[in-house]
Amino acid sequence: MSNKQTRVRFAPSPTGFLHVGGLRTALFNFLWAKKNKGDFILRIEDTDRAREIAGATENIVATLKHFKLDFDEGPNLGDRNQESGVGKDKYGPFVQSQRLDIYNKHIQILLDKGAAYKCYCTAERIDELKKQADASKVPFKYDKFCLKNPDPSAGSGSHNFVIRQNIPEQGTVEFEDEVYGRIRVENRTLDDGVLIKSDGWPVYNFANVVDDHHMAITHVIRGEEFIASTPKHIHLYEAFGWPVPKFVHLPLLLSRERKKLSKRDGDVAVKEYLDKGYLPEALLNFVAFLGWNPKTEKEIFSLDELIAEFDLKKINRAGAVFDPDKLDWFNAQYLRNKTTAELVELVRPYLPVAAGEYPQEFLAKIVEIERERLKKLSEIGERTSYFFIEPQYDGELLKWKNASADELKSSLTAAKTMISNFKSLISETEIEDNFLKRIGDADKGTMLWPLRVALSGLKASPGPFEIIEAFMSLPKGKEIMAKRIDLALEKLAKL
RNA sequence: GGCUCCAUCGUCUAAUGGUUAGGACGCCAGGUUUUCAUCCUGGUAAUCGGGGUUCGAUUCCCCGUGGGGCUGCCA
Repeated sequence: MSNKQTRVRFAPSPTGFLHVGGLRTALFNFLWAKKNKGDFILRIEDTDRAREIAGATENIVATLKHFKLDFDEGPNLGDRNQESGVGKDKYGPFVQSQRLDIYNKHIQILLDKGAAYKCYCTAERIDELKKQADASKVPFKYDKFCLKNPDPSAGSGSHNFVIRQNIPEQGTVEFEDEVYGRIRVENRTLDDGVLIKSDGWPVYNFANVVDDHHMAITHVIRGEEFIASTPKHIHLYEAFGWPVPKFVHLPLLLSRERKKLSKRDGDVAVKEYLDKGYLPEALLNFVAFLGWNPKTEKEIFSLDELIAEFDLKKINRAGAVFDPDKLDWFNAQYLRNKTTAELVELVRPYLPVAAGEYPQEFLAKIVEIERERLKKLSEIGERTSYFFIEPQYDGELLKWKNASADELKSSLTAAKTMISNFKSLISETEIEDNFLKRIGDADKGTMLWPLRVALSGLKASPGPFEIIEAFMSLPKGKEIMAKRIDLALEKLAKL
């Protein structure tokens, strides 16, 4: 039994829709929390007011909820489960813009200790410094001018200054990353970065440390891009005299070009995938396998199974390319395991017509036909439009190998007669039996190919028996089929 | 440029100081079949390079090369 409750946080900034990288980070945090019966906390890092996008927080919260990555503590948006918000008073609020007083109090501590200092340098002076550094090919570092020459206007209450972190010029910082192992950096390579902006708001590097400490975070699980700033965070923890949490940096999610996945790559918003008809379970399963692997050959994992299997030690170090083909495969797997009723509901918004006008039975048949062929829900529309709308096609398509037009016509006519004699609710097997009996030793294609084309108008489609079965569940199904066969006969006559 | 991280099929990855380097996705071929999909069978394809250590290295070490991240009053 651990003597300390595991507490992790997912800390996105509300600058847009949750993207797949964020989803993976959230998932890993969630898994680790649940694995250890600890708490998963959502914290909104909204200290950059310029980049904030209205509604982004709501989107993040709604998306996490959709994926069942329920947080135990987080921003209070009204409909949260209060019972699970234990400790909220103790640790919250969970939105940084509501914690400004906390940051103010703590920056003063740093100022008093000399671990931070006010800087009155103008942007022009900083630019000049950077230009010089560039010209002489040395890395830019703020020269601590304001530390050495405190400005006489200090304390005037004006906010035309920033507060910088006073990083020692000698020595090294090091930490043990749970994934990457020991990382050691020399202090002289670290810049005296800004902690408090001239508008009085903290930057990430500062707020992050203060919050992680006050929220009693035990494991900081975040993307690898933060490794470089971790040494600065350590200096801050040490300046405050606070214990340092464990760091767990996750390998980056990469685009096809092997660059950090970003909005520029398009298709990174989780919402986009959901809209296209990827199932949350599939997305989660897929993303779980990016940078992590249970070391067995099993690939399909429910959220509960992921919790059971998850282990920090199994996280990889190399970046992982996001492969849409593999996502499609995962999604197809999950689609197949849905019940017919579930699938009908899932597919409803993607049908080409108002599905409410059609009997449930008919929709169920269609969904059964498509379940093995679907990669994502959004495909259902174009795949099944012929069920709802009379298909347009070239009569040439009716031709089968070297069967003559007369042969095709007579087989279509025969098919039409057979269908007209079918009783409603006839099964696919029965339909097939009837046809096979009728065809006998003759070539099946001569009968079945033109029939299938007549009904679907497609070069490639499900088999005619399945299509007929579906139509037979429609009150006017027989009429529709008869009409389509007549149309095909007309087309054949014109060839 | 500086700091730092990484390196097994195209992609996600497994494995070991000794294996025919395994699986999955994709792709290709064959089978089933009225077309498509499914399904079945088979196939293609990888240890970045060079040095060490060792009886033996893909695995451990070093150097190189390549790639990524950071280098913001973004997170």
